[in-house]
Amino acid sequence: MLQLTRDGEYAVRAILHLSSQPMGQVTLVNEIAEAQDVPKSYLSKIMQHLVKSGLVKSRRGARGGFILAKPADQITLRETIEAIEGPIHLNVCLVKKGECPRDEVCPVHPIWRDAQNKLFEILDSKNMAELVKDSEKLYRQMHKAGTRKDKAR
Amino acid sequence: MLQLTRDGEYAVRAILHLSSQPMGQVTLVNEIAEAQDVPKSYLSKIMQHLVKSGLVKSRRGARGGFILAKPADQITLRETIEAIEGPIHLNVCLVKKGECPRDEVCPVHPIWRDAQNKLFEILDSKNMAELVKDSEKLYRQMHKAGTRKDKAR
DNA sequence: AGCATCAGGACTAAAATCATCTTTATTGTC
DNA sequence: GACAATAAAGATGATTTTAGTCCTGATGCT
Repeated sequence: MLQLTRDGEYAVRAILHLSSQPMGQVTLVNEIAEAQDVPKSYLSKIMQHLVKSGLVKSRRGARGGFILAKPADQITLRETIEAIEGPIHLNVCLVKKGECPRDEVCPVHPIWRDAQNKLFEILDSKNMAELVKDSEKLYRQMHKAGTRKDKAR
Repeated sequence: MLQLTRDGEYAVRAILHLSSQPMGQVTLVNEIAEAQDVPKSYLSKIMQHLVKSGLVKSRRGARGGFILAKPADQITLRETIEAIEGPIHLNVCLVKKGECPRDEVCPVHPIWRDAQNKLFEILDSKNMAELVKDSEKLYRQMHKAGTRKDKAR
């Protein structure tokens, strides 16, 4: 449907949450699920997937949890989404050359390629560390706006 | 899956085909289906949908068929796709304000908005008449390349 | 040993996808 | 003006994906 799945969205939230944690801190699924509004049992499957794809490491048992496999400033949205959903292809014809037998004469093909490249560019434009900073900024702004609501005119 | 559906792709092919026809010419589903490599009975439902959304007009009975409801240079890819799939929303959070309760503090929200605007820009950048011209150009180039293959160096 | 926590599979309901088959409406022809 | 030819419109269906839940097992701390 040309729309990010819940899996992708939840993965992004989880990675973002882990990125906001202090270095070396492992985090429980439960904590991520509650903080990020994701069904716990569903998230746990997504976390497993993220571990398999190498973006996250896990530790079992008491004092276990999840932790990023590399620094937050080396992870992008695109990477996170593709870890869960597989490579992004806006149209089947972009999967691989020759996937669409008409692509040599299809005037729409270059448009999709263009659109996809732009999407990649945007999804790669900020890393998770930067997004966490953005989030903190947004939070501070919201808080400020809230306490000063009475001053609005 | 963040990918255009077959419905969308087939609709684009159909509109492109109709756009390549002489003004005032009605075209049979059968002809479109064969020329554009789309299952006939499937395409016929997509054509119905396109009629309902007002992009195409139909005439039944003998000598019936389909015809664009407006000139090809006033139709874009985005319009065609949205006629079939409904409005494009790259992420649920873009459906409407407040759809995602977290969007006020979500640092990813502006990224998706950005990506979606860029996609709209690209899908609106060429109209169907221009795409038909592109297609003819591509066809000529391919043909030329074919006949002069021996001259390549 | 016992508890906390992740791993993995089985299961499910609902929706989307990708199609085919049947019915209904229109029109040209006789 | 009846009727057959033609084509749209609608009904139906199989398969896959989505979006979850739940339970059992494995593993590591304390």
